[in-house]
Amino acid sequence: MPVIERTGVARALEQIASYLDLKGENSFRVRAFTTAARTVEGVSGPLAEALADGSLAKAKGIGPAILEVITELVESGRATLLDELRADVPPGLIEMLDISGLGVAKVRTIHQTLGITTLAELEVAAGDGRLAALPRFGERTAQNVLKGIAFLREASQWRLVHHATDEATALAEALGRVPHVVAVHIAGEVRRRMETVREVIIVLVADVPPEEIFRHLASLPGARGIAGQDERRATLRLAAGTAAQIIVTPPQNLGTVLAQATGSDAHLNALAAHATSRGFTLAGTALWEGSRFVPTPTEESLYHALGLPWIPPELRESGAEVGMPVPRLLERGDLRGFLHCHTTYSDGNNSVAELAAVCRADGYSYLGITDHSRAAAYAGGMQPDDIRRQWDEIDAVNASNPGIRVLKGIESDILVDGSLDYPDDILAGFDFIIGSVHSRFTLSRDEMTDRVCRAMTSPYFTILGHPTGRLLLSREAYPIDLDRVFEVAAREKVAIEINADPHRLDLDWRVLAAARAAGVMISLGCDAHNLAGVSNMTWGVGVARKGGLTRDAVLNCRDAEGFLRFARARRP
DNA sequence: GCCGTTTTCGGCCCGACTGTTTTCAGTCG
Repeated sequence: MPVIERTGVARALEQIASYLDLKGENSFRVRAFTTAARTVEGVSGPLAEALADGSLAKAKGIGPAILEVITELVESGRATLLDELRADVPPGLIEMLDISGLGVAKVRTIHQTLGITTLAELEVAAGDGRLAALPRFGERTAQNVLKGIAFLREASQWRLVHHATDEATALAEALGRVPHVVAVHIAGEVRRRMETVREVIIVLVADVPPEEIFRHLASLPGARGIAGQDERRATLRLAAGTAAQIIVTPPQNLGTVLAQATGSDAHLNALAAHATSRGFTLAGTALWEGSRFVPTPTEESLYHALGLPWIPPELRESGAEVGMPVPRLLERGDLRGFLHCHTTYSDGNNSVAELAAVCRADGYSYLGITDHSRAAAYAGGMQPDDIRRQWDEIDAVNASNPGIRVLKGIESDILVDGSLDYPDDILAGFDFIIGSVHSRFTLSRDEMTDRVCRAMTSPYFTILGHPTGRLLLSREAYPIDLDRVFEVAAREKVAIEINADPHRLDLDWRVLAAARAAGVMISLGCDAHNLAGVSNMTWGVGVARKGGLTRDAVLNCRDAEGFLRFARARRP
């Protein structure tokens, strides 16, 4: 197991950028580290490989100085530059930058005039009036800071699913190499494919008593020691500052232990009640029928003993799923089209041809390119001239027999009045259009709902992108009446996106049933900005499965012609 | 710090909103 993988390296580079920024360093040097972080994040495959074969050294935005930092991080898990910066600038200031509304300038003012170095001190100052009294601060800023700190405190207990999954997978591999471990299963929220994860839980089958396994835990790579243990469970502290629960079971009740470790609590309660109604007792780590021990070596044997079909972990949430028929849930292989990605024409890192090659290798039969529109100036949104150049390029790629069909799309900003970002004669030239809100998040709920609903009435509108604008653990959704959005989308025959970027996962799986009941078609979009982003589809599929979606509910399970028919159906 | 040459250093993304002011600095996407 490598000491640190690309998300860890990217995070370290971002931190270096923040520290340099707070120190008042040249802003272009700061930006160099930020872009390098994004480049690293976009590397497909192991970072050590990209270092060894020289491809990282050749990547845009990676020069000799940053390459040296990355090499040090990959080889030792540390960076001298970062260590020096940490000694120089209080780390609490970096945390303050995550509060929406606080940037480098304001954090520096807070530090220099009030001598504040931690979030806790900042919270006190925001409460007692000292913060509001600073120049160009005010009562509203103080309130926002208090809200921001509360949000951060809550968010700090959670990790995004892709980080948690990386962590769980690496740990599971290491545990698989411990002597006498017979099988390793990832359980908990990661297995249920929750969008955020509080605790990594792993179940081990061993042919020796648990304490013999536990003796090896502290010496695993990335482990920082044991936080606590009983006769069958241990909590392992990890270098990343997180913890993982390790549960050891003999093989004869693996099924019950795995189900218990997977949760959710509501599902287990419903399962236990169902067991009781059938004369069983589901208690702790085993299933009993009266005083007879019922072996459950697999989860299937547990569910079947209770007269139930095996329930996929993604569906084990409210408890209402117990006793219901299990649908054949969407699988990654059902998706024919890859939608929503950005190229170098706006803020993506790769070309049309590069994305086409990766999507083809992933088994897609068509790919919809959707760069930003011109209102998204910060992201290099496309001017009409760029659009024509890109169309020519797409035509050329299609003419070169790439083994995949490339469609001309756009992610058009939904402007504040609900209009799209180009006149109809330009919109008409695209094969399909994703409409998204990227500005003016602070409208009232009614105004935002009107804005989005009005946009969907355009005959060129195909898919509503990331419908609530949330960024998991960092930004709340903007207020919007989703029921009304669903109603209008169904009426206008517009699809709504599940954005598969693990920072978004928007729509939320909890509202998918309502969307389907309203008659809304769902589209899975990756929002890829680089080649690694193509594999984010797995998180979107997780959301779709949690929402109980089957393949006929998903627009890009259709072939290219079927997809285009949907997109063209409302055009004049 | 990186890039792209004009092979040695100048240029690098910006428009609009927010909260503070009463003209604009700072933040955001």
